[in-house]
Amino acid sequence: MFTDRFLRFRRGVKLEPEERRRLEAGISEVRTLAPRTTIVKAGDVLSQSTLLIEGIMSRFIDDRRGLRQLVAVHVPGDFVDLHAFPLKVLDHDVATMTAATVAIVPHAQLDAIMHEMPELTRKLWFATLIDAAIHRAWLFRLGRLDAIGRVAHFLCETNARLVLAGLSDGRRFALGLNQTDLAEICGLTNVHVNRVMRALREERLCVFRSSLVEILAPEKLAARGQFDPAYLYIDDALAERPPSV
Amino acid sequence: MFTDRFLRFRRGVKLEPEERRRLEAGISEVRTLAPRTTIVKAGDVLSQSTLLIEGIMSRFIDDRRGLRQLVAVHVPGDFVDLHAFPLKVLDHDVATMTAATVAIVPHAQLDAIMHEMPELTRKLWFATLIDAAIHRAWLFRLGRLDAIGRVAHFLCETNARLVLAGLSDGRRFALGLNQTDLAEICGLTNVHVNRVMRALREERLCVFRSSLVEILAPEKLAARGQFDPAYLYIDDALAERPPSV
DNA sequence: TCTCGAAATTAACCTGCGTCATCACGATTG
DNA sequence: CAATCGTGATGACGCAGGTTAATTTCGAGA
Repeated sequence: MFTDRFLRFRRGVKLEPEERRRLEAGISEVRTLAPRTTIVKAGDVLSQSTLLIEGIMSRFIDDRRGLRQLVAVHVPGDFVDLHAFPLKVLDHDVATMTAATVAIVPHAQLDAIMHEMPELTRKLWFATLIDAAIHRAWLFRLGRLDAIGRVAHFLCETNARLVLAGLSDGRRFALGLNQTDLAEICGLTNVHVNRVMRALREERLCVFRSSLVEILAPEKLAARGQFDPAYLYIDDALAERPPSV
Repeated sequence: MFTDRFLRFRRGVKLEPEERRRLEAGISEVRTLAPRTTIVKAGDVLSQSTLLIEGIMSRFIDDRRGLRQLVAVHVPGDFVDLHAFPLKVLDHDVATMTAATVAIVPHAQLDAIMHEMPELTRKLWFATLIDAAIHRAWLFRLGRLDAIGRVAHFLCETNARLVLAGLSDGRRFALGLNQTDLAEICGLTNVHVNRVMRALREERLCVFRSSLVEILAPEKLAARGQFDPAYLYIDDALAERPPSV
């Protein structure tokens, strides 16, 4: 099922089979997208939202000179622009980073769900609030961590999220991003991200080669980035021991 | 009415009189709080949410060494921790900055609303997503602006939000924050915020004295901070000409 | 196997902001 | 009135990270 990974392993919001079926029935179309494709521009009026099935997507704000700040990175299972359902117009752009497969859910379907299934509505609301919690962790990262800490924090977060999606074993994962992308995430330049990667490599914390990440010392990396996964609302059963998928 | 300022002048989510009455009826208590009072700690399990009636509040994350990053500032009319209704546990602390008056809404009331009034539920959801949009603007601010730009952007944002609350005439407002607070918002040190304030004063953009802000050149200040208020979802009628309240 | 373009890497230089220290001012309290 | 405290203001100095510009590596395609 296309929604298999949605809200998987999140604390207190397990989807009932009936709810998952309803959501699945709301999908109007499954589409594949090329890498680096912008699917939503800030200001567009939207009548559908996008559930990410495979690949990596991002949301970002460009400044006046074209410098880009990523405000979110999405992994499979994320309902990328579910917030467009209440908002209708977004304040930022949405794009694929890698090739991606997405499921389209028309807002008319979400409207019906909202009127018929209040508990499922609450879970959808919850999903958008996890994204907000991640925004806050990113604010902490940008406001209070140095360059090495920022990259370490991001890699720990992404690792944890990919573990939930079954796409990391807790140490190795394919990250569809290059060093310039990391720079746009961490508020740095690509040159300095390169220096950071070298430092992480030399300290034997983490290696990054052609968008493949291997975390050599998870605890040390988390400490360096002051990473505490509480904000991801991971199911208690999994918080201790990640799934060996 | 206590909820008068809630969702006021926001695009596409005008509360019906009946909805406002229902929300008002959900208030269990109105309370006054002393300045610098922490009302929620990260990890607390919550069974109520807080609507801010008067005063300034903040949400923040402290790092390991005690350095603080503010992730939100709230003005009257904001439903400060409405996101605790779906989330139940927060990832950050919530506190007053100034003395404040708040209305308490038990989650049992929100639960009832969720089951009875789907359209009001959507508007509550919308309110939490505006906070998320503000988080994203803050990410842009921290990731892509220099010190002067960050402070300018924050002052423009806060001015716009206080205009909506009827607490700024568009040029002057009481900001219940000192320079150290601004530093914790903008990811700077209080020393450097002081340098920034001097620069803004000398460039005749803005003056700040004992938490009173006067914007001398609104357009120039907005340009300096690359401030575009689209993310505040202000009602089109007001976007052009702020209310003269 | 060769070519080409994207990405990674590195060096040299510079600056914005942090750090540390001190001082001034006004409000509050004993 | 003196003492204290919160807040703002300022100077000297150092460094993390930006800027610019080459150079190298590597995978994809011909």
